[in-house]
Amino acid sequence: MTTRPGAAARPSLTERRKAETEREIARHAAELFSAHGAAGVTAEGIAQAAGVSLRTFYRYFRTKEEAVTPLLTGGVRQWLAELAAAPAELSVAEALERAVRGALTPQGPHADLQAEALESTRGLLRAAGGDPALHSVWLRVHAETEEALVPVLGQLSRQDTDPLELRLAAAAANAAMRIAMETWAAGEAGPDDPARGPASLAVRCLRGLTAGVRTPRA
Amino acid sequence: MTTRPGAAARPSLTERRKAETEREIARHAAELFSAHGAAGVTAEGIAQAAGVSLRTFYRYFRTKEEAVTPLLTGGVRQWLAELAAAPAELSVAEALERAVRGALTPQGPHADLQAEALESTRGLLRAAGGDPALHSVWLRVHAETEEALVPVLGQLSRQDTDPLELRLAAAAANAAMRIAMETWAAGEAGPDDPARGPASLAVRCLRGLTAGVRTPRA
DNA sequence: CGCCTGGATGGCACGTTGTGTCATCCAGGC
DNA sequence: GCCTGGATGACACAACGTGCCATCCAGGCG
Repeated sequence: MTTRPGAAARPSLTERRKAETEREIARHAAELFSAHGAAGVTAEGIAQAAGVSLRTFYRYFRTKEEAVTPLLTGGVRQWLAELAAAPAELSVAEALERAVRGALTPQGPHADLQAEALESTRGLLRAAGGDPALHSVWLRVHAETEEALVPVLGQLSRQDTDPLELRLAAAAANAAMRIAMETWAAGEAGPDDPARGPASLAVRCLRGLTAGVRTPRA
Repeated sequence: MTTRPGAAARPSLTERRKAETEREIARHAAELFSAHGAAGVTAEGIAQAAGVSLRTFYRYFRTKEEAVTPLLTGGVRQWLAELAAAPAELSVAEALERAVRGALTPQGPHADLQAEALESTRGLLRAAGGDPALHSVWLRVHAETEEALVPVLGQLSRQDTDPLELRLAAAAANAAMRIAMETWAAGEAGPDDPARGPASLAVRCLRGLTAGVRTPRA
């Protein structure tokens, strides 16, 4: 709890260590899940690999499977951030496209980290196919994303937009993102493939929704 | 008890008993969850209320929370069934609307059962708000619905429809159904309210998606 | 510098979850 | 009546997740 006015210069040493251990746990959890399946890994195994006690593990994450959420939410956070910072003259659809490209295309100083996060996401999605509990984490992440998307879209839309319609738009945009990731994870393309990468797929999904949902004829 | 001659029971006695106990477990689970929250109920408690052993409980359901899935999937099953039986001359949007009305409007010989299922769904959704594990069940049910929706929509669409687009349409239709239920559960209207009932809301959601997602301007 | 306080951690105990295994019981067919 | 497959119950057990307390360390105070 920092009640400091102004931008905090540096998170205290303790804070940094906490963030570091959380990330460490998440990394090992994802690696173990991808290798042996979530059912084949114990919480104690993750804790040992991360160098913490079992008790500490459960102070960071409520369940064994949720340990991977930091890796899954990384791209989403950036997506929301870019979307919230979109210029006002863009249409909602354009803003969504740009933000998606920015969030799913490994670029900038953290390109390596982003590509790594995408790869581990793919590994987790594949492991989630055979593991209901792990799959639920994926669903939960997107449920929270959908919720977080509502006020952001509200900011980008006319102020008299029907709240229900706003929520539907959030669900649709989120579904596009989710399905793009799932489709990409099922394939072979690398995270920076210009044609079959996640960014390209996500844009296709967004356009498919805004154009094609009002399905033509029977 | 002796089987009644005449009124032919196609499924054997054993089969009927299994279906009965499953339903019994689900009913008691939903009731207990709605009353005390999922976290405040033990699997043993549900088993005792349903009159089975704990071991038997876990033969029917993999987890404590999944015990309520039969109640949540009831409406969905009917939705898919009606959709699959839609006349070919209807557009996809019209078919979706009709099927939704049929599935969410208590009617016919089982109107009471349907209304009861809707009510328990509402209770469960409210309990799920404060319980991640229970909420995950809701999400999982809809994830499976989305998957099941793909081939059904494929049947209603042109045969050269892009599979990705099909999947997006399934996700959108499913999201409309889900959000309608969540919105209804958060309100006060009864299950057969003609204006604010689930059926009416679902139709509004479907139309909002097919018309409004291609959101206009900022 | 030594003291103290708050927060993070580890160890332990415990109730609960979920599964493997075996014995029992009953419906349905010979 | 007998037999058999499937459903159930009882027990044991690993793993999950939490409450509780002792310990340790960063950072502020005299």
